Amino acid sequence: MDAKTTFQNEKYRELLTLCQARGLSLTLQRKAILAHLAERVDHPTADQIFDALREQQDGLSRTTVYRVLDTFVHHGLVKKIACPDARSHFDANTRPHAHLVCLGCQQVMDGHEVSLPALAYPALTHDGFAIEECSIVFLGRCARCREL
Amino acid sequence: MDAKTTFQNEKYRELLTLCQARGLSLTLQRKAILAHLAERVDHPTADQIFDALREQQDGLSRTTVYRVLDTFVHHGLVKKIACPDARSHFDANTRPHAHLVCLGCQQVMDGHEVSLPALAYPALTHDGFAIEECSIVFLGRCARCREL
DNA sequence: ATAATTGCAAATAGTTTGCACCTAC
DNA sequence: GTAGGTGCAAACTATTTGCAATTAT
Repeated sequence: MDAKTTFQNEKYRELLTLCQARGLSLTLQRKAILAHLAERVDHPTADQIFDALREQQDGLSRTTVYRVLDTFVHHGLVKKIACPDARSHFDANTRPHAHLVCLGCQQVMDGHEVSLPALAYPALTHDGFAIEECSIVFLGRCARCREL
Repeated sequence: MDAKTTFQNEKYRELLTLCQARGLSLTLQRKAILAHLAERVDHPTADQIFDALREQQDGLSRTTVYRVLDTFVHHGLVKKIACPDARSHFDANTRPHAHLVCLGCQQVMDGHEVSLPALAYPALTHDGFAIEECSIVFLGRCARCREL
């Protein structure tokens, strides 16, 4: 078992623990989705998750994938990412970080090299807008798409 | 005529000029949409623009609004904003600036008070991703929605 | 046992497309 | 006159909902 696999197992266990802590039943479907999110380095859409799991998890329904992800987002296990491709992408890393979105293949990756700035912003703007969260997305083209 | 109206006229004329410079025909529909975008302070969706214009612009079709906006985006007159509400919002201000998105009413506004940081990011990451653009969005609740 | 969760089918929301007609230049 | 633009209807994609059957605790 290499370092990466170990990390994925840790991430998966962490998610399972969070799930139970929130009183959510650990169904086969939920475990499969959490395991899948823990092992992916990109941030898939609901449909991409469904397509990846439908083989190994026979009888899995698309509806369930959407519903499970929604539940996870509401309980803070997973974050929904807004993208220009109009499909929601999901990220099991809930710590604030920037994303790279490829305009060619629509893939969403983590922006490890992008230093998150000390953004100067007020908690409440003068017109009464209360800021809760900040999303930083870099749009561009991934290596593969640049070659085409 | 007050200062605001003057500014809107300027913005509208600027957009008309850009339109012509790109060789785009100045149809009634395109002019109506540009004028509407120039006078709005928020960033509406295609449907919101359609609803606002269908009365004054009789016979206007929703399809045309979508198609015209798409053309404008391709020619760089207007920017498409990705939002958590899964609908595209449009902004006639193409200079880089942050947005405030209300999680209550889904309205998108300019983040005038948010100082855009000197983001430390490479033009090309080590894994070959070429960054073209940066989107900074603050999620929260507007004054109206906080009262409810 | 029972409350939560799932799968199916059908509905909905946002957006796009094919094609015949129309209009800006 | 003609290339480009528009409107209609229909298609399409992503997502949600109602409800009966199933499963985790």
